[in-house]
Amino acid sequence: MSIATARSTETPTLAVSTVIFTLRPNDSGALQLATPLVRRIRAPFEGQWALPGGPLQVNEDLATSASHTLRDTTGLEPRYLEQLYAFGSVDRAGGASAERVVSIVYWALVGADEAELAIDSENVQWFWADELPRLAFDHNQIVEYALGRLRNKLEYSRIAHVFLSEAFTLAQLREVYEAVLGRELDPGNFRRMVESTGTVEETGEVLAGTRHRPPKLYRATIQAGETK
Amino acid sequence: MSIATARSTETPTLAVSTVIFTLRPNDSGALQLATPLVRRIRAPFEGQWALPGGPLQVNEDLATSASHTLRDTTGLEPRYLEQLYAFGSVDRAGGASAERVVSIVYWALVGADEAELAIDSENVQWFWADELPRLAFDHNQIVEYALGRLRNKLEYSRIAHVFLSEAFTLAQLREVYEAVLGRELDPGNFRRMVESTGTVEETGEVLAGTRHRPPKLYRATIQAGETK
DNA sequence: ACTAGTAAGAGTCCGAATGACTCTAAGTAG
DNA sequence: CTACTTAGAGTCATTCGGACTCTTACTAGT
Repeated sequence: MSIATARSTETPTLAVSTVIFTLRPNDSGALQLATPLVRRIRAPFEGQWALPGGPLQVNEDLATSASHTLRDTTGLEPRYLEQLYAFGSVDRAGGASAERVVSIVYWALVGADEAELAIDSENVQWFWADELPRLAFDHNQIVEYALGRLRNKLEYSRIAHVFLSEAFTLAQLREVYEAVLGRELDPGNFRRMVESTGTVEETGEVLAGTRHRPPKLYRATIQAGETK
Repeated sequence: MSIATARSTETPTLAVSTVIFTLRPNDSGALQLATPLVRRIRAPFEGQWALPGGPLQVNEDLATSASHTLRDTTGLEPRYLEQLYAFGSVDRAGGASAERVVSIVYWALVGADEAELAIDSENVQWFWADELPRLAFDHNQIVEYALGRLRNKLEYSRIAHVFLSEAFTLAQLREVYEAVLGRELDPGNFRRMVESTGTVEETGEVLAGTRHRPPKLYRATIQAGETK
């Protein structure tokens, strides 16, 4: 029983885009979530900021296509990449002539160190995740959705360390949690939680150069791979 | 612009399919998860069982397209529908000539009563979710993934009642949990959990016809809507 | 009509997890 | 040498969930 006969089967454009988060210190020195956006160079929404992305490439997995496009447009190579959602509503605010676009959106995390290396040009810029301008399409909602997933994932999975470098102190790891969750955490309870879950192990080193008791350095224990 | 003619390789077919679960009593009378499958009538995987689905229709939201196709192929109109994942790997086991397909997969729940009304023909049949045959594409893995999501969602969200009719006893609700989670639950603790979360309210009626103390009937309190 | 059996429904006990808090140790800046 | 700061260990109270007991309200069978 072929139902689709009467209907038009015009194939919609398939795009893959990515919400990327990193943590960088703001003016007051506290860590804050930042995300890179690219300026659109063609209609619709020409000139407005949008999530980095592009059309799905042939012979590329969805995830591969996401990271591929990401590298081309922003220079970033995220350590963590996970599919977020597929958006494909027809009533986008692109006007009557807007072509149908189905976007498969990923979300990614990059370390602050890698974020420094990325392109920061006229058409690619970093924004604070909670102070975004009005974005193209429904990208504002998509970023909000991704933020929720990040906060949620932080609590049951252990991904905070991807924001940090190889070795870190528990205070630094706690700063990451505080920045993402948006609230302060008790240092003692945080230590207890981290140590009980066995997600980090001591490197044996301590961090020198502080003006107080030197804290131990930790590294993340090897975790299972990602994507899907 | 019609892309399909010029560069058909760059525009993969976009399909929307759905994993549907319901609960029905098995031979020993216990509730068990069942899912409807349709037999493929064309290559690739002709003759094999697969998830119900079809090409994305123009001018239809993804979710609308999912429930639309579902009604056409199986006669089911699920009470709960949520996007699961977008699958689009290129190395499907379809042979060298397999066309590129990107599937946006939803998962849905239907009540046992509605499931009865659905088509159950030569080419549409119900299977126990844990005893599936070898399915087309990577649909076996997709069902497994959906099962995990269902179990997970049951614990933090309150969706168990969509399997039941309007009024139900706590024992019936507990049976749903037990069937989905695959383990027995303590009746007392289950009652405490349900009553503390305020997801149900008494109807004032009791269920007659039991051969013991008649249990109270409950209904689900109004919850927030779904999809996305 | 009485007894045995069954499940509803209320309640107790205990251990694990978590938030709030205190206290000591180990370093640096002056 | 002193004052200050944070690391890191530890305490206390509350909450939550699993395992369990006990009573109550009904039906089936003699």
